[in-house]
Amino acid sequence: MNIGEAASASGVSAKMIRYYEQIGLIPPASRTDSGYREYTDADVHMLRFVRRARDLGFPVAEIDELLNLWRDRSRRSADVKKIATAHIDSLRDKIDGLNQMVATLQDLARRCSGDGRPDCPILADLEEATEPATTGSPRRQQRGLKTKY
Amino acid sequence: MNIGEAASASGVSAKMIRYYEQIGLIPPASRTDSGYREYTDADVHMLRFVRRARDLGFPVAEIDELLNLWRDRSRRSADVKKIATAHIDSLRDKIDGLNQMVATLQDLARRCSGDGRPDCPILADLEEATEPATTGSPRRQQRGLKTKY
DNA sequence: CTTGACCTTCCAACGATGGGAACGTCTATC
DNA sequence: GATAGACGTTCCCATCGTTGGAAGGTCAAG
Repeated sequence: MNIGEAASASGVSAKMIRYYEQIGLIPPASRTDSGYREYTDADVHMLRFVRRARDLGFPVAEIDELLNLWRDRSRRSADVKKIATAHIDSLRDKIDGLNQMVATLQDLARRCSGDGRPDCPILADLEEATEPATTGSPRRQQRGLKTKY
Repeated sequence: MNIGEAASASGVSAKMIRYYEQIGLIPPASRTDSGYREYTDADVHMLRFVRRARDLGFPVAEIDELLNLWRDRSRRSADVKKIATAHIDSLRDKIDGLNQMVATLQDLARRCSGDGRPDCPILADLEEATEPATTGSPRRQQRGLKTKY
């Protein structure tokens, strides 16, 4: 099957399949005479493995290790588990950081009247040290950024 | 003061100060005759605002809005609060996604013996549909990726 | 044989940050 | 005043995973 079929069968976009091949996460696909990549059911199987691992937040480098273990019939499940638990830890770290942000923001938002008045604990917090007004000559700021987000 | 001093006073690296100027988040600094950027205490104050907002996870586009509100003495705190709560929501979405990953992974890891045996529910899950072995001729995979992560 | 849907490669962008090269400037010491 | 070294400047590149597009070749159906 060609890359488009493999893509829809695996849930990995054709773009990403080429990318994964390029960085060496998956082996180079064989080619037809005209240069089209060809995929087998086993390839799709592997791509779905990759997809699922990405959905679970594994970075590509770890997926590479997982793939190697997957292919290794004499693997030790301990090795797999080690990768997984390390990943869990890094997810937890990320979550902790985000929770910290939410906690702070929620406290600030709760204390913000959220009406027509300008006073706002959120801005006050961002300002932090509450320095007494401005010194020096402030420059004017144009509206909007120069690049779009 | 020059960019290095402003950087250490604000906690924003010189690199990032130049970047923020380039994308228009902060106004262009005035220059000395020799081309060095000059910063006032008010500029440092603004940079600290940006820094704190980044620490709270606000994307640059939202910091731009927050800065405009900060400068606007006739702002409505409701507008500030709206940005903050929207950001809280997006953080929550991210956290939910990560928690989902952790939950799944933790369940899989719990069920993984983590010893010398090859059987592993983690790999089984990644494989998902548990198709009966491979069809076709699998290609061999070289060890390691072509790019480093 | 044309049309349209696919494939190919290459290049760029995203968001925020860091690293470094090549080159100019400031300051302290000799 | 010369020189060293700590700073500044601009410009380009890399990250990480993914998407988009351009320019061109291929395939299958009408």
